[in-house]
Amino acid sequence: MNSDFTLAIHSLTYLALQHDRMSKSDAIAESAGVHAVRIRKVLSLLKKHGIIKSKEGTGGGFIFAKEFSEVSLWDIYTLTSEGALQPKCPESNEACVVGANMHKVLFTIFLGAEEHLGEYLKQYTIKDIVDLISKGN
Amino acid sequence: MNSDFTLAIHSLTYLALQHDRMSKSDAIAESAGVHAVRIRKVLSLLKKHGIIKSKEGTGGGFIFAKEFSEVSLWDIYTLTSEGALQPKCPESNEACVVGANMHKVLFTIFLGAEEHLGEYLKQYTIKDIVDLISKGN
DNA sequence: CGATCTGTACCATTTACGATTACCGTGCAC
DNA sequence: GTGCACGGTAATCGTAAATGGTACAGATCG
Repeated sequence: MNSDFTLAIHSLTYLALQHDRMSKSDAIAESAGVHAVRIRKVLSLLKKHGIIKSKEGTGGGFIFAKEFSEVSLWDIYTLTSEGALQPKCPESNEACVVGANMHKVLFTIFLGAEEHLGEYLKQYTIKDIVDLISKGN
Repeated sequence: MNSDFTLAIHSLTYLALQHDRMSKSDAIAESAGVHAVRIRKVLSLLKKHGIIKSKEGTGGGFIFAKEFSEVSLWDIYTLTSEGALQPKCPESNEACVVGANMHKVLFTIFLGAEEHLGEYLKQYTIKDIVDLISKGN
């Protein structure tokens, strides 16, 4: 799976622990071990969906816009990685019974799989992650 | 997800429909739209785990070694793609509370997710796939 | 032996990902 | 206003992973 998901979770957890002030992309980037531009890209997406707010200029940065317990891992997954479960099929031979229908069959099955995964990921919110991090587990 | 999974399912379905004779990697490759060598690589893995048999030389090829209903998609997933769900984390900053613990937390959560996915994929066997393909859905 | 297959090692090519740079627009301080 | 400190975004480049493809050894059969 894409690491955008990881970065988003990481950033949100960071913001949650700094909930009373703005955090700069530089600081988050240093914590996550990636370049600040990537953090801005990912967080820009989260901002578009109202999960966080941002402010430009001196004293600016990112800050949470919701309750931590309102944002689930599934929310983040759909924003950053939807469809990632879907296996890539090379274009198979339409002249063959197997080739002609395989794609459709697998697509349907994995649509169900992603839905199933959703039910699992909905159990976890950013608040849960923060608690786990704080406990050191 | 890895396309090895797709190729394995495709090949097995092909073999299932040709259950009374050996199939050459060339024929399967043509159906799947990939190079024959890749088919051999993937099928060589399935052979090692006793799902199919192979035979070299004239008149050789691949053939199913089990009942179609005994092989589930989860079996194939574990062979070809185990761990694929696990999101890649860049090495984050150990000096930061978030960075130091994020990996462990996410790892645990996704271990659960893969287990959850397993329960879903176990529902489907190669026989089911064959049936769906035959119905054209 | 010679034809036909799988089994693999190996290299070439393509693709995906991420790092990095560069530059713009915005907001604050003075 | 000017200058600095931010996020927003596009463009470029390097690199690793996925895939395509070649070559050849080993097995099997007639």
